[in-house]
Amino acid sequence: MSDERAAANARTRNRGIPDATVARLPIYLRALHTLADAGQRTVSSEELATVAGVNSAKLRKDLSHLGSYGTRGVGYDVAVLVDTISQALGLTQRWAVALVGVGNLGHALAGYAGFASRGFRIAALLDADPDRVGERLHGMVVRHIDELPAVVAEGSVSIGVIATPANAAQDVCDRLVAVGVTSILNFAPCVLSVPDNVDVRKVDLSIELQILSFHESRKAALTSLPSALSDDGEDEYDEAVGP
Amino acid sequence: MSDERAAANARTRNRGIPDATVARLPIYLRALHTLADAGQRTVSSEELATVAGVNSAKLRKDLSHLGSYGTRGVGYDVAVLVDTISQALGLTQRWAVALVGVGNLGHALAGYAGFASRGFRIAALLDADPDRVGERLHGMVVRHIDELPAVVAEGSVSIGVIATPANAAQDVCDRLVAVGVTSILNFAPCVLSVPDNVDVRKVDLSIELQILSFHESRKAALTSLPSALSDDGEDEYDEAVGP
DNA sequence: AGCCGCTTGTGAACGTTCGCACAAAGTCAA
DNA sequence: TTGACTTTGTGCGAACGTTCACAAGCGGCT
Repeated sequence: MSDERAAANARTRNRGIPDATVARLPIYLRALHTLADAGQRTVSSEELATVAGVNSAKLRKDLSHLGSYGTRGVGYDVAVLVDTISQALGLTQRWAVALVGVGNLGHALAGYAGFASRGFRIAALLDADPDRVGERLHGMVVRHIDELPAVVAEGSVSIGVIATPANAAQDVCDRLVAVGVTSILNFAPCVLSVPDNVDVRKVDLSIELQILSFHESRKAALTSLPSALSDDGEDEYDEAVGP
Repeated sequence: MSDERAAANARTRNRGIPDATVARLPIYLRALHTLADAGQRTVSSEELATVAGVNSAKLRKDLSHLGSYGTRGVGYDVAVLVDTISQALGLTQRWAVALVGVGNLGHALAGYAGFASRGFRIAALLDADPDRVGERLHGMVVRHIDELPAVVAEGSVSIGVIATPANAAQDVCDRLVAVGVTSILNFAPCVLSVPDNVDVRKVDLSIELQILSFHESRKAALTSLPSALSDDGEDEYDEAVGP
């Protein structure tokens, strides 16, 4: 019964690295690559934090979670940090990815340079539409979704990307899970249900726009008021609670 | 000092919807549309929560923030809830969006149905590449980025979408800000710096994959161990509450 | 009318995340 | 070696987010 608590603890403790930190590591990694390309050898938490757009204390705490030690008085060695973060994220191996759905978005994803540059290899393009099967795309041939088991067996695929319409997404998801895929990136605008051992992350373009819409309409409401706030639109990150 | 409660109340009651809630409202909205299309008139928090993939208590608390009242013993009126959430998100007006960058991703975004269906209108497609200017795309003609001021003046654009390469993103961003755009959705893999009154949201495809990579390598490490965890990693959305 | 079962709305406990502030630990110059 | 200076790593309190649990309220059945 009390295992719920234990499970939650185990998750947090075992994993060691907090989710919020994991979500930021790729940002640091990109910033570090930029710095490395510019020839910079070491970087302070302050500088890296500025480039990455975060607070420097947060950055240092994040890095402390993965045991990477900088040098006090100097900063972090860029190359070492790149290695450490890559290791933590599991990017030292090349993951094989199966991309399902070769519509507009699928086309864009197939050609997205950011995948290859971070160690992801698109192992196969799949689609259910017979008209699309056989099409050449970025040096690969689109195969039929029924070939999924073969594809996975060939290339030890463990990550699937779903770029199908919403009504096909759950079916594709089930097929992916059935052949052993345990991580799924879902671009379809729907909620997927999966077994506990499968991770799903969702990217929804229209949701992001709707969130912007919220903030935008709030800004519009504020500017229409004569003098609600003082000199600035500073309103949500700071509440004027006296110390 | 004792105003803590009062301050929290004021913020909550006023219009201060927590960010985490705002981020979920679009999900509820989509689920509600699905239910409405299926002809359902009312919905309980339990049912809606299941469809949306969240905890029902969280759903109720979220909804309570926007003052929408359900009926105890019955649930929420689907139509009323759609209206209330749409209102809260500012989706009762049609926002005009300028899409900058008509590469692979830009093409996909221009054709993305999810925009129009939620009240967003793509007012213009823009690109810096003269070869792309003039191209017809989903019923629109690609215009040069230099026409941005005219575009904004024509259609009162207040939201910009950046789908350019990373090295062009900050420049495009500055131009957007200069002509009065106050909300930006950034698909370029870089951090944008903007004035305080401008909101930026970032969508980064490779970051999501890297986060999956982290969990995936974590899982791989676990399965190679003999018996680290018991039978299960009970995680998310399910209440193990006894009957 | 009165009771019963269902569902909402929310107080309270808990867990997570954030950012300040500072001691510890290093470099560099003389 | 010593001392001034820089930067890391972290303890701590506050803010935020999540979940439980239950009183309050509503509809329907008898």
